Amino acid sequence: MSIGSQQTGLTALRSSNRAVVIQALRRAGEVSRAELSRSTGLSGTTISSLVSELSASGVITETARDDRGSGRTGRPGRLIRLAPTNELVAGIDLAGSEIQLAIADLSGRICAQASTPADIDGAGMEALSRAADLLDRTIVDFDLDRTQMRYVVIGIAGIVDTMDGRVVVSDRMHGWQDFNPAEWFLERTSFATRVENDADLAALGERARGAGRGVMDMVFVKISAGIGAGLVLSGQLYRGRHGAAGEIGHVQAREDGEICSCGNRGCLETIASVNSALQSLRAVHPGARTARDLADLVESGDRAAMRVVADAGLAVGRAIADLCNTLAPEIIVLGGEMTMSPTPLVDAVSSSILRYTRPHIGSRIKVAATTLGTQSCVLGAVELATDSVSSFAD
Amino acid sequence: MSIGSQQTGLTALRSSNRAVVIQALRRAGEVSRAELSRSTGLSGTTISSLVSELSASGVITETARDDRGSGRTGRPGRLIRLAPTNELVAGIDLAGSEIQLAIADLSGRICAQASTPADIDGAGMEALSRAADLLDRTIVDFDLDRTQMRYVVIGIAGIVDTMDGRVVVSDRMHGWQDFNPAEWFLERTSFATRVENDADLAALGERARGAGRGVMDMVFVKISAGIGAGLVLSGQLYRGRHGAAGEIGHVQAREDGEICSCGNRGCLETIASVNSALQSLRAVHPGARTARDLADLVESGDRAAMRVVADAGLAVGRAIADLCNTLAPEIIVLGGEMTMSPTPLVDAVSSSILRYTRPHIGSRIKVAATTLGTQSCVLGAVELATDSVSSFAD
DNA sequence: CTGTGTTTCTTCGGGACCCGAAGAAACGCA
DNA sequence: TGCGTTTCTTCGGGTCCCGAAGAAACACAG
Repeated sequence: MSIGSQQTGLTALRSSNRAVVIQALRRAGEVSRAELSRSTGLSGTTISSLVSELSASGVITETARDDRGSGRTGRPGRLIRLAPTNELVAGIDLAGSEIQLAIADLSGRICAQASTPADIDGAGMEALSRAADLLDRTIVDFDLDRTQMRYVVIGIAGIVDTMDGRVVVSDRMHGWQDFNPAEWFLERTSFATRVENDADLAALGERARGAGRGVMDMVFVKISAGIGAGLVLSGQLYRGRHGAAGEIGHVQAREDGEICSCGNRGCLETIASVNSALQSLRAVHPGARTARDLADLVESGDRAAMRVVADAGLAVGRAIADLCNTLAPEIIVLGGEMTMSPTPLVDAVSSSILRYTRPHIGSRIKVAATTLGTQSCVLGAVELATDSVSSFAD
Repeated sequence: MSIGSQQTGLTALRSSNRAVVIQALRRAGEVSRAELSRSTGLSGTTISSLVSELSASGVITETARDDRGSGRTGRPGRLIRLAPTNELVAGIDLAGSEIQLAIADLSGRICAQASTPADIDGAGMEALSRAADLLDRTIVDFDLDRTQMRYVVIGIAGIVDTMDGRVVVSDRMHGWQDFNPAEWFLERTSFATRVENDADLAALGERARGAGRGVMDMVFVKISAGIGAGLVLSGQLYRGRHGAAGEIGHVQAREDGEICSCGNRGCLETIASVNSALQSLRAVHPGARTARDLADLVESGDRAAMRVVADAGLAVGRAIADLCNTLAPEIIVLGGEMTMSPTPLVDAVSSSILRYTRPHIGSRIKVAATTLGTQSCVLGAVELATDSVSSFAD
């Protein structure tokens, strides 16, 4: 219930309340006006007024009489929900081993999902172009109206400056330094676009629909080819100066470790990423190539594979422990390809956190694996897109 | 310009705007209505109305005609400022080698300052009691009205649960586990009281009046007997779950270091605190007892002393580097007794940060020494007290 | 000294907003 | 069928912010 700092006055208050109602509806799904009044604290009168206004503009619909079983006395309410509007938003995950796409309407309903292989490591432009193709194609395939697309959010493996949308650094997309992918995507597709760090988006996704629902302070750690973190602090995504927060992969984990691509020595990524885990594993299983291979071996009870996962978890937990000491979050959510073997990973991270934090801190921090799997980033992108569009609120 | 989430409606909007005006006045000191209107975005009409209301209730006063030189055409404005109200707040620093006290009125003017030795390490109740005595005495000495005291904020070296005000843990105040000092202080003095972590308060102080003015993301690191951090993220104090954020002193800095009081090994505190620095120094200068001794030696160009400070700075910088990777703040402000030798400390911390972070991150982070010296905590406490009281705003 | 332009601040009226009270509607239950 | 209960709308009142217009105070030019 905060008023945008530029606006002021009565109409701003109205917008603010409108946003509150929409937020409440997104959380609840389907509620009566009376419940809405109770959950927002606004009077029934105001809710009625807002609802009829929003209903007239097509943002919400009145579905049916409330059938919440029987036994409840009193007149049943009429249920309200966000209308399956024509307006669309899209989320794209450009950071994984395949390009993922999800299209949703403003009510949060996913209308379409698609993906395409992304065996184009380092070729950023190629990936971006393929993503645009995929988006175009999917819109046609699912018979959606192209003119209704309002906003696209793209997640990439790299740091994106929050201010000007430029890529500050990306290990994966070579030559993207100072490049503005959002601008390029806008020109290519004509869609308003925003680019964010993939781990940041995944954090948003997990908080909205995954393991971090309702949590105020949470750290999401993605362990895939690289390692990155997304921070939700005081209920909001924390990006840091120039969006550079969460670069946990380059915390030094071993004084005398290998040289990392970043120029330092012993970065966490050189020890605990999926790539380095597979490299270790190949000493015993020369055929192990993918995260899937590793997970299969773990599932079959292979000791070496389990050890590799545990080692990665211990190293990550060691780094996270420092983070826990400093931030004291409520929960750590683990994601990325390494979570194909969730149990040993979570156990290892937990024990490491307990070992390296003060007891009163470590014992209060939950550790959990993603519940959205490889979709946390796309879904987070969709979430952010929906939010951005409906906070302009007409 | 955010509305408190419990209230709603027109009066909430009014309160919100009132708070905006008060905040603007606190920042600006003395401005005309017209300037106020421009800086807040509220219309001149509204400003006029708010000003006359606040003026009637005695919160602000109209001082004089605007004498901002000449050469300016047009009717001069009438200057407004926060009235040197009778209402008082107090800040107390219980974490240092002496107990410090500052009393201010709601306009932010410091009315009285005092301090008393605190050579009572570990005796928490004794310290708290002495602080109450000091407060009582100072009120009398400066001829202040005891009944006008509205709020007291106390900083202690320990973690305070934000919710219930209880001490979660304090290395310094033995037996304070689960104790609620604010309650005790209220009963002893009859003043509404709040207890916070000292580094958190110091961070607020530096941000309001010190090296971090106007900064949105800042990390304050206090290096004294212990080491602690205070985090200001997105412009607001970040406390973490149960207020446990900022426990940087117990990040493991050396795998095979000494056992720390917290039960782990090689904590930063065992390496870089003033106590451990002095211990190292005594190998060469057996007489060195206090931070002052160390600083004097550094000033006289003593190599061993400079080395000790540099070593501490390097270790702290090493730990901060991980924090920079994760949070990407704008500035690191160093405080505590170790900053009696600011230059070698800042240099060491800087070089360590540059060494252990990725270049695009480390090179953008400023490192600075406190500009408030040993007063950052008290002044931060006063700041928080003033804020808390005037946001209730009558 | 007198106009003119400029800036500041107040007054007045209009419009927007939220809320409480009262009433109509829909349901369960006796 | 009547009563209690809950939901939702309507109506009137009060509060709030804003734009326009006007009064006031000053610099400056003639």
